[in-house]
Amino acid sequence: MGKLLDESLVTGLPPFLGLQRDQIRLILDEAVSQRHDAGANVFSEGSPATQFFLLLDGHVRAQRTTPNGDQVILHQIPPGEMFGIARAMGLEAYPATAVVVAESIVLAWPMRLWEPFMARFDGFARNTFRTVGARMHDKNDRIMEMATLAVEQRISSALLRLVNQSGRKTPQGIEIDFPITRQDLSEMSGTTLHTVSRTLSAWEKAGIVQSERKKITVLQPHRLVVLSQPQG
DNA sequence: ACATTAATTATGT
DNA sequence: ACATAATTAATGT
Repeated sequence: MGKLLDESLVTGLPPFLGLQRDQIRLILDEAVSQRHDAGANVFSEGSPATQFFLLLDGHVRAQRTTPNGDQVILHQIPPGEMFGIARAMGLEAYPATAVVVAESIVLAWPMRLWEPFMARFDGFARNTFRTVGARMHDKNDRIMEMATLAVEQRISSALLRLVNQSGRKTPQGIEIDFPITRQDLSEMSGTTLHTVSRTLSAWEKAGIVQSERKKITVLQPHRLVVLSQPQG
């Protein structure tokens, strides 16, 4: 691990678009790569934000635990995204826990490089604003959904978000390309795993989705879109 | 309209 | 065999 990172790992990724080759080289020379097994925490809620990260491969999610022990999934992180960027929000500690969902490869930088990177590499800075902006937009949508939509609409919205973010085309439809349980979906849509189970069963009978353990394939996305709307 | 409780079954190591 | 996931029905708010 560590030193021998190839530029090709990273050249196509948003944070590095518009950067010169030698700039990418400089950035990569400061990074260390880490492998994490599913179930591991890359960092934990409340601990000092000493590093920021780029997910190269696998899947990570940001989640928080409420005082009563309930978990809430705040954000899904697909490959190519930066995470643990607490400094971008002026925070000294990570606001959430980063849980590895599928075995992952990440690049990590010491947080002391955050300001220098932002100042020196405008592509990096632009992407950070874009990432933060996109997440804010996403959160706005979710607040609206939680406040106004019925459960079936929230579940379909959550599932559609995953399709757009982490969908992989298969012969039959679009599969969520990381392991996902009913419990997970319930934590994303503010309901219970039972309701998610019942809902998915109904959708499966209707031919909208197809699912196995920890795996969901959407066969007819357009019907989900209809279900995610208040009228349908 | 949805959560909770509980019992039952399926699936992966 | 054991733990984790998923289903299903009954009951509660």
